[in-house]
Parts: sequence; C-alpha cells; structure tokens
Amino acid sequence: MRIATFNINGMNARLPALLQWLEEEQPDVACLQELKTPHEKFPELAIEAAGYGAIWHGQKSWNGVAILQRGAKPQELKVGLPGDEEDLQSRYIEALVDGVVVACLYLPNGNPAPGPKFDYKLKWMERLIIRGQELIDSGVPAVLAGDFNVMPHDIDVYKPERWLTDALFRPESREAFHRLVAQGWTDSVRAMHPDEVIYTFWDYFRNAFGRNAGIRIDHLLLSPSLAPSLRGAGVHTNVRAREKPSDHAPTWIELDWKGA
DNA sequence: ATGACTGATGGAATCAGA
Repeated sequence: MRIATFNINGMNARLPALLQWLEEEQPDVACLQELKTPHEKFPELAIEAAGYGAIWHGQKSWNGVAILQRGAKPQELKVGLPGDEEDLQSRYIEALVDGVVVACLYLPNGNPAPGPKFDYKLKWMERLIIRGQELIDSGVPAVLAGDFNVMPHDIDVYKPERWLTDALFRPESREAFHRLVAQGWTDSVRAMHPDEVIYTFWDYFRNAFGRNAGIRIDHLLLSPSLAPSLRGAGVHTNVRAREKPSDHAPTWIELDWKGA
C-alpha cells in the first residue's frame, strides 16, 4: 500500500500536473492540501477519470484538503479537526482506507510570529495532539499525513540559523511537533533515511529548487500499530522540477499492508 | 532578512503562502 501527501498549491491550477503524477505513480492513497477552491469547483470528474474516488473539504481562495483513493471512494470519518467549533478553515479530513485511518492535514503556517496567526497555529497543534492521542489510544492503524508546516530538526532546513524566528521553525512549533511524535508516532521518511538531507518544499523565489535551498515540512506519521509495516519512503522531487509546479513535492511511503 | 514568485479573486491590486 502506497500513501502519498502532496500540497498542490491550487487544485485547478495544478490539475494537469496532478493527473500526470497520479498516472505515473498510481498511489493507493493521495492526501492533498491547499486546494484553494470552493467545494463545488473541485474537479471530481477528472479525478474519477484518472481512476480515483475522492472526499474533500474545500474553501474559497485558501486552504482545502482532499483524500483520493485508487479505485474506490474513501470512507469519510471526520471533516474538520475537533476542538474548536469557531474554526472554519478547511485544514483536516479523515477517512478509513483498507482498515487504516488516514488523516490528511494542512497545519497553519503561523507567520508572522509572534502574533494571532502564530497563536492559531499553536492552538491548532494542541487540538491535533488531542486527536493524535485518541488515535493512539484506540490502537487503530493510522497515518497522519500532510503539510505540517514544521521542520522537526536542523537537518530538515537548508539554513537553520535563518529560520530560528520563523513560525515553521520556532522552538514552540518544534516542541509541539515533538510532543505529538512522542505519543508513539513514527516520522516515516526520517525513519527510513536517518541521516539524509531530504526536502519537500522549495520556495518559488530566487531559484530555490535549483540551489536545493529547501525545507522538510510534509510528513507521514505512523501509529505504533502501523509502523512495523513501513517498507519505504521518499520524495518525488522530479515533480518539483517540471513546468508550472507546486512549491511542494509529493512525499510517499510504502507499507506492507494487506488491508483489514 | 527579505519577499525577486505564484494562485485566487475579480477584472487592479491585494492577500497569503513559508
């Protein structure tokens, strides 16, 4: 079972690139973020024609998340991260796929920090930590996949000294991320490649991709019940090198999982 | 450190991203 996460930065602007990637890689599950489209403008027919069923939570202009499943429609479990009924941003959707709970998330950026956006990020992370503990306690095989907007360690940043005051790398953000992982989650890409410099995002500015001035912020965290099934992980950096790319690259894992 | 790029909205200039 192959699961990928891909911040596509505009579902409709990125549709040709998305379809090409789906055709090439045929992931069993694809978690998408930053749809940037209202619910009714999601290109459901094009996704179906590519062989995928989909559930999604759209929003005008910003945010938006989707889960695609090859050959079937994902069984929807949750839309929206629990814990704040006043939070209307489309950043969390959860489905059951072949016995695995797949949570697709788009964690808030949080800049500028400090400030209200950073406060929102940290509060959102506390809600995610609560949901993470519920999933761990249930014992269900689960993956938290998405754009976490956090670089866990220095090795995950091109120039860590330049990011110390940024919301993606501030101590508060990293501490909350590590507290989530400490519940028992496995950072699958890092687990498979402990010492390798791996990035999932490169700024559009200043030829960042050409200089490999990147950061690793897209993650797939595996529950203790699923981590022993991990067989491979990586980033499709070739997708970032194409014409009209997202600023993120698809990040993937391979699981030895037969379904439940 | 900043914002040189990009997408969405709306039909120009602004917001947001990370």
